[in-house]
Amino acid sequence: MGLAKTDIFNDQQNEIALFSKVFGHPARVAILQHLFKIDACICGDLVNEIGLAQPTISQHLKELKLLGLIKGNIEGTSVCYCIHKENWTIMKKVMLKFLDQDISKENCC
Amino acid sequence: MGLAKTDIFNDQQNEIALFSKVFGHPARVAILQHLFKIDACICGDLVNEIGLAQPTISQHLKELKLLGLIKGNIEGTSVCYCIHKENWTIMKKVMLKFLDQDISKENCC
DNA sequence: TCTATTCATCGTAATATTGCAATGTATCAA
DNA sequence: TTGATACATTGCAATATTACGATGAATAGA
Repeated sequence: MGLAKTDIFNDQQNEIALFSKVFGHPARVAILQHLFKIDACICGDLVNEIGLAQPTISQHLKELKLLGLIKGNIEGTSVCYCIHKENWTIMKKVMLKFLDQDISKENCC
Repeated sequence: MGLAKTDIFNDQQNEIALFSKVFGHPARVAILQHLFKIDACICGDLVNEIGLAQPTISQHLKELKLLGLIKGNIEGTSVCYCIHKENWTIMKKVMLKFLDQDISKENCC
């Protein structure tokens, strides 16, 4: 099948899964970390920074943009990418709520 | 290819990707949320709780156990599952470091 | 022992993901 | 206009993921 049965889960669960899925590839993690490190729009460079071919990077950027985690502003022949800070904060809230669930101290098994 | 080139990324990036990947399916998110809600070992039940067939749930549980996020203790004919709290805390630290990167206030584009 | 129950594993079909060569599109500079 | 540059898109091959029926292994109770 290869197709997740999203209809039997609630919106929050599907949202967490969607965000997580995009972080589920080291190249996308590396791209985001680089954008954070620069903390500015970066034009080009990503292909040299990460060791993957240009179409591959372009595809990963597309997925990040689709989820709204990065912005891409066209500037002449190049495109400047940066973190979409508002959306990143929103995503963070969703993920933190999931990761930070209350755990009682005592172990059960 | 379908194969991520993990060798060109560092350990931290690959670790974040691995954890994220396991959260990248709503069924596994739902399983974890249920285990947190119960906050105890739960024997069986997960198949009824989540709306997927038994082999499918078993497969998802296997992946969660493989990453160390849950424990499975055999108890007679059934198996009791619960969150592996120590490992969850470790995972949380890794993910928080990634999600909580410092963002300057000013926008760049 | 026999049977029911619970869960894991195997095998398989359908679909998704990853990566890149080839190509397309848009802009700038000469 | 022409060529160069930067990036997106297309098409395809290799592999991964998801889901489940069928089956296997282990245990409890009759």
